[in-house]
Amino acid sequence: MNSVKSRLKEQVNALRSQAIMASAHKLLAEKGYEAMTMDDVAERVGMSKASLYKFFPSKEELAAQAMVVVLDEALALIDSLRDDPEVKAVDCLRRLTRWAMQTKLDGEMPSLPAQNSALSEALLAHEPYVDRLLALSMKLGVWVSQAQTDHDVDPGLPADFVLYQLYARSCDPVLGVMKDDGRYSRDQILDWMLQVQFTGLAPH
Amino acid sequence: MNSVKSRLKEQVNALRSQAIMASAHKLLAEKGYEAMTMDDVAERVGMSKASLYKFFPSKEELAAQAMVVVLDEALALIDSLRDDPEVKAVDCLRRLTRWAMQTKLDGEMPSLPAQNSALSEALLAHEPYVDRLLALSMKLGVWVSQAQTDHDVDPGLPADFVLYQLYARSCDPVLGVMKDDGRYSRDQILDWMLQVQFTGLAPH
DNA sequence: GTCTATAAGAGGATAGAC
DNA sequence: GTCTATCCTCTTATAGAC
Repeated sequence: MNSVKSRLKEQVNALRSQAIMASAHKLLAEKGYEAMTMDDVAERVGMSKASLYKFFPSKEELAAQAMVVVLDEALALIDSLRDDPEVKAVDCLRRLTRWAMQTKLDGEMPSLPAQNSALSEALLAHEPYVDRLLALSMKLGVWVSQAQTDHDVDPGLPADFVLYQLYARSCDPVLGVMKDDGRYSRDQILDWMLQVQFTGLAPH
Repeated sequence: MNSVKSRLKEQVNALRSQAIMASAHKLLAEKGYEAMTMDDVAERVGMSKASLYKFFPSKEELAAQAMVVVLDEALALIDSLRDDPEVKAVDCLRRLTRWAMQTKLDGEMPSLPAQNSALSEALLAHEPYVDRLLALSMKLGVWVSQAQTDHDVDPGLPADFVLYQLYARSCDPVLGVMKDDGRYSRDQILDWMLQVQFTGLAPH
């Protein structure tokens, strides 16, 4: 009897938690980590700031978990692409990069400060985050090597460098500027970005 | 007699001003606008924070003037390149992009928040900054058009998009990560970045 | 768990003495 | 112009009543 009540409570709390996460996720994408305040999150989710802290112990934890959500989506996409052995490695990289940039354009990619921040340290100490980041880099690394073997990516480039290039596209400021311009469709922007990434500004 | 004294004073103040500017410039490159505090600047330049405000009315003004310095350097480089009509437009773009990325790698490129910031508004209201930004875009726009006519840059890409791509390279996070890695020389990193920008990840 | 109220501290900017 | 000592606001986080 008591256990029925408590299970219900747990579910309600899980929903609360998810609602907070959703609001934070969106705000992190819209304003970025530093500009987002816990008051913003509280207001959007519709509860007091003190209550937020019953679910998430800190702003950093909120950001880390938002990144975990996105990284899990990326890992899921990777696994779905790996099921089809017909697709070339470079096309897998292309699709994942497109997905990341699309997420950014749709306002669903959290933007966190890269360096020189207290957050960076907290992230590196956050096991769930680090685990997923390593898993992602591992799997992408395999594709990069394969694409280089296939001569679809220049084998002269260090694999790390290629990986960083792909990660960097998901926070490329060009995306925001082109979107704000308003003259171009989302797909058109993505096509151009991918074209430049893989074949450069030069005609192909 | 009084005028001799006052001219000397002016020169001393000009030097003070430049010293402040130099410290701020370096800090803006190291930590970025948000992480840099006026206390940081005061400490590095070796004077009290209150004294800073006798020379610069606000943190925003400090950032705007730092950008003006960099933009002036870019404009000077452009004019020196324009003196040689032998050089193709795309090579001018390449050289300017290389200079910008090199400046970033050397820790001399101020990094300001791009969007969603009180600073953005202040910058757009800052005439010296806007003037130079427009002049820069104008001159680069000519090169971009010429490079497209020469078929060195894909004529199917909007000129604005190409311009944004070049601007974005000067704050590309890949630069910092590759530098921190420590295994690669500055010139090697720049070569790879330019290769990807103009001919893509694919072999050429 | 929810709230109101508040602590604690950072950081931009200024007052006022010299 | 230079300093020390503050002011003031914003923001993270918590105390304590219900």
